[in-house]
Amino acid sequence: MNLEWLQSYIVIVEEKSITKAAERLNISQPALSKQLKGLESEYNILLLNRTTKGIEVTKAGFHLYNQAKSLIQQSNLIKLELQEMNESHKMTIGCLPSIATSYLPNFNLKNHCVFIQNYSKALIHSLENNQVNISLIDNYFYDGSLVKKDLFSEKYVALIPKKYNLGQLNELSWKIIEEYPLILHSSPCDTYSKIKSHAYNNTINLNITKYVPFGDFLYGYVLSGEGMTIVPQLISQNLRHLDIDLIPVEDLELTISAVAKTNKILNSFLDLIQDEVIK
Amino acid sequence: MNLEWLQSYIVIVEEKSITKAAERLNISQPALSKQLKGLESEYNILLLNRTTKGIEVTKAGFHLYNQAKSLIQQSNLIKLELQEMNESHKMTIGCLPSIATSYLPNFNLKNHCVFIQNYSKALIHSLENNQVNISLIDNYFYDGSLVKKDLFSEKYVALIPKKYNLGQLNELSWKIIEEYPLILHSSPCDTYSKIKSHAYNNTINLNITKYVPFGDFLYGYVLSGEGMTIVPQLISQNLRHLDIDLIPVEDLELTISAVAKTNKILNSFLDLIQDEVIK
DNA sequence: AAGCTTTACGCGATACGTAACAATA
DNA sequence: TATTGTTACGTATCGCGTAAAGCTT
Repeated sequence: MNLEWLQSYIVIVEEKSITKAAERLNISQPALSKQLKGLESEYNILLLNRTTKGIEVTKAGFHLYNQAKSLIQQSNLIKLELQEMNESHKMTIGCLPSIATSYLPNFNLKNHCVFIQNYSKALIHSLENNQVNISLIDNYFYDGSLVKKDLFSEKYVALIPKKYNLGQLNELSWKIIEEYPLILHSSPCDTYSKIKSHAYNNTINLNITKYVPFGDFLYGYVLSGEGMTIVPQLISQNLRHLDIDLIPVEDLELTISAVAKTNKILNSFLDLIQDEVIK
Repeated sequence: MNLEWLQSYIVIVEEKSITKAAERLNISQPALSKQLKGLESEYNILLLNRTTKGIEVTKAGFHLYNQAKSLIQQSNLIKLELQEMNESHKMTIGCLPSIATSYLPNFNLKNHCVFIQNYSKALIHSLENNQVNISLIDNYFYDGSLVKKDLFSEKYVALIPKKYNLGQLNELSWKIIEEYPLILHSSPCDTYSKIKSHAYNNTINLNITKYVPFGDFLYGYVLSGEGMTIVPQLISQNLRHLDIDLIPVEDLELTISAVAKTNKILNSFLDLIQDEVIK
């Protein structure tokens, strides 16, 4: 039995589609289909009824889904516990891509693992599933069930084609943003959720012209002048060389917090980034 | 993660030897060594200290051993539960090799799985581990913690080289057995345990000249005249064509019992062999 | 035709077994 | 020298991705 197959199966059930699950898992759809077949022949029972518009979970399939989640969680816990027994006290840190590339490199974490996910809710989920010891999330998505310590706050920055001639502004108001085409990552995505929510709460009428999936080159669309986009400041730091204007956005902040299951784990992470700041 | 590797790891720890574990698992010793290396690199921690006279479990290794047992058990349980959800109510039946070849073929069990192990204690263990729903064991090894139903009893039969000229006897007394060389399977083995125990309790001095591992051709040694051996009557039925004498042994009986965790499972097995007797 | 899954097939990685090697008592 | 574990290497199987082919709506 292969635990990766069970993990894949869980994703299939949650996405209600083999195709979508394959995308999320970054494997081809036929490969995933065969994993599923493998599970069904392993257990000698039909798990999912395939329809032309996705899949339908059978009774046995639902049972396996629940049991598999528990099994995977237990397996992840074993791994984490063994890591903790390692003399290096290695931790697995879950974080957003931007944190991994722009913030974590400030610290010496070579004895630890970094686990990247695209949005905060997934990071909290990974913590609950014992896939990671600690997660660095956008405080906005914190739900109170874990211990937390805020690390830093920052503004969002708009990436704007030069041709819009907004480069001289110190801050971009939502009034102006309303007037230009806006390109966002497609959901689920922290920035997407926060912008949508902010617009809704302040009756701002956004002119969203394009949704770009993760991994696509969002900035390319901005460079080509198709519209502006909004990203956390941390990300914009690496984009200074691009021929676009970077302007902070009014009234929209981001606080990155470390969350964990216990204060002990949280503190050992805080010690880590306290002690090991490079400069 | 591969659950088979964890299962192998459990066997290594229990056998305290990679070589012995490889024999029990029927894979080559280097292959098992590599599985172990795979686990250690998966968890990035040393599990076993290798010495020239076996292995020595580290702290982390002991922790993994306990956790792995629980994980494997949970995984087996999932499999059994899914089997039960199958419309055929497929069961997995654990039994001794002799039962699988001589008794079970009397019933139509094609919708069920048969899981063969070499001795009753292992079968009870598999039941506790959820590897099987029901086990057919030698009643002698029943420890009272499971529900049980006796199925049949039989005598043991000695396989004797013709040259000993004992073919005319109706029953072989232990007095006579003492006088001849005896060949047994090496421990662990039900027959071995029972004969040793019977000899000890009745102050019989056996002249055991050879131990043959499972899988070796015990009967070959008898045919060549090196000594006699003793097997359950069920096994001896398939040996009538051999040029040896088959004589029942005095004072030694065997009762095969079905054991299960619950009466429900036990009864569904009993129904099965009630209904489906071929003749 | 569009959207989903399955089948076919070639390729690379993985895992096995055999054989040779190393280490220790 | 016997016992135990490791390394090396050839081979077979497994699992992936690409491409093409069913199925329903």
